[in-house]
Amino acid sequence: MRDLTPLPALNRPDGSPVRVLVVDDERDLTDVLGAALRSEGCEVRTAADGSSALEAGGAFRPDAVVLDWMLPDIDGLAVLRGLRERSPGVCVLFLTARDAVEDRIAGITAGGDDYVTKPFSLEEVLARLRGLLRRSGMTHAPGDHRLAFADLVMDEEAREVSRGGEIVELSRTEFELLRYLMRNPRRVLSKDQILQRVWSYDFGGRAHVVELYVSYLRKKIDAGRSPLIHTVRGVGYVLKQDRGPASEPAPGGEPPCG
Amino acid sequence: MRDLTPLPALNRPDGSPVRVLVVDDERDLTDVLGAALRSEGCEVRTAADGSSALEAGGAFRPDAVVLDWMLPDIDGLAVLRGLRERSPGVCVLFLTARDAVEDRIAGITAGGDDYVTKPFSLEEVLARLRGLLRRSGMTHAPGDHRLAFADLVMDEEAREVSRGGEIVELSRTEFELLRYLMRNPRRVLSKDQILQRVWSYDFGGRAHVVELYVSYLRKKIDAGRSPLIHTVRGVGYVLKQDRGPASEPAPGGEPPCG
DNA sequence: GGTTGCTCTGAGAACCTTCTGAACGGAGGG
DNA sequence: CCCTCCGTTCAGAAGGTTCTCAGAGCAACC
Repeated sequence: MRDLTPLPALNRPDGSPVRVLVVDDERDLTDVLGAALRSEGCEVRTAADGSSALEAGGAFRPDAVVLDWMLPDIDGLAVLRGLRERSPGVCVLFLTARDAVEDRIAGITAGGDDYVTKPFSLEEVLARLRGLLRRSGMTHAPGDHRLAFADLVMDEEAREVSRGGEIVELSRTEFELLRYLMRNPRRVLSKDQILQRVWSYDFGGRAHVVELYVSYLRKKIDAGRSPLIHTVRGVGYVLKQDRGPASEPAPGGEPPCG
Repeated sequence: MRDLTPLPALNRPDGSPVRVLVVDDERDLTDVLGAALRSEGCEVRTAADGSSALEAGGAFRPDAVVLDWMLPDIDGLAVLRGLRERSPGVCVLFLTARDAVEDRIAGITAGGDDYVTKPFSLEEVLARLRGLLRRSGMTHAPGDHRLAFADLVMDEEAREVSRGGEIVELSRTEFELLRYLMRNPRRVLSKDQILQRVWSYDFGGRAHVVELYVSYLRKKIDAGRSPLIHTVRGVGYVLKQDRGPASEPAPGGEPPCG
């Protein structure tokens, strides 16, 4: 039987939860990241500095670590080494400021790890983490980096989207918005929800941007075709097919009765 | 024999009650919310301020918390953290004033929690809570976000309603009214009852609106078909099928493919 | 340095929703 | 049978939501 979460990519194939350690000195950030990961089915521990991260790395034995590069006590590189000693196969996703990037991180991540620059969106972190776990063979079978709904197909790795076989060019934000929609097909998502997932956590703007980007997306994806993105007035937006009863087994949707 | 409550979505699959802690400094509100939740089969505790909420969070061990963001003593965020420390997996539904949304709430809720702005309707709070518990895997098996009565089907997540396979477009209020009816099939609901559940608690209008919305609903759902919404003169409205004795064992209608 | 593309803001129009008031018609009691 | 009450429906005002356009600011790239 399928779980409610249409694509529980952060669980192992056998359903057991992936263990993630989140390390950052900003409490708000670890709170939000932790909650988001838990809602994806992960088991989560948080740590505010390098030494407690290392401690948790030993006791908690995480499968993946989300690690701020700038910690109050220990240098990021040292934390990384310490974690690797304790659990050699662990995936690491770095969080860094935009400017402090290229030089060092690039070298580190060559080994298969990845990084995200602050400020990031939740979707971005989750997507990278999914990618890491997938590549390390922790989670899913190959081919799982493709999302599909009706004749709409998204290749997350290639960042390629097509509708009815025809390639559609999307900007970064459009892509992330669509990915969020495609990960939650047939489920109404409020503008606030979308804003919090797809836009960076420091974005001060209003929900109006979401409307704007939905309109962009519609122009590229729904134009002249049977629409997939629907407005639910006063509530939000849904990705769903136009006709047919609610029970129709839409691809990417869930089977009508298990 | 089935219980009166046709769809005890706020019970666990095994029938044991979900434990909910309601925190608000307005006594009227906790009373009403508490009563509504109990009538849904929950075990309820209430608290009027942050410190007693934290206390209850430890002793009562709730599965979900309905938490006012503005409390007299402790900051909402601090209460949240305290609760999370005591029970990491607890679902939280925030109550907030409409304007106070932006700041922190949105960020917090990105993790999987949810919020409702005051003034809210009871149905809205209950629906969100059901959604939270469902997504956290606390309550039901997948596919439970669908209500059915006769050939009338409602998908709560997609906010889609169909009668006899034909999709019906409903406004927000129409949808909530129908949901309330569908959650209480074959049971007469008074106009006052409906008003208190479906409309916001500060709504000053009269029961005439209910009549109006019932007529809207009939036009969309019953038009030209065997009627499902029936008037009980001097009392209220019922959702029931035209024929068949009252003793027929069809409470809640049957699931489309159960 | 110029070009290009992306992101976001603001304003306006079009649309939908909600609710009020009033007219109409049937049910049921006397 | 008539009268009264209750319920239904219509029409319209008021308000809110969403879509779209145009343009400014910014960054990346040539």
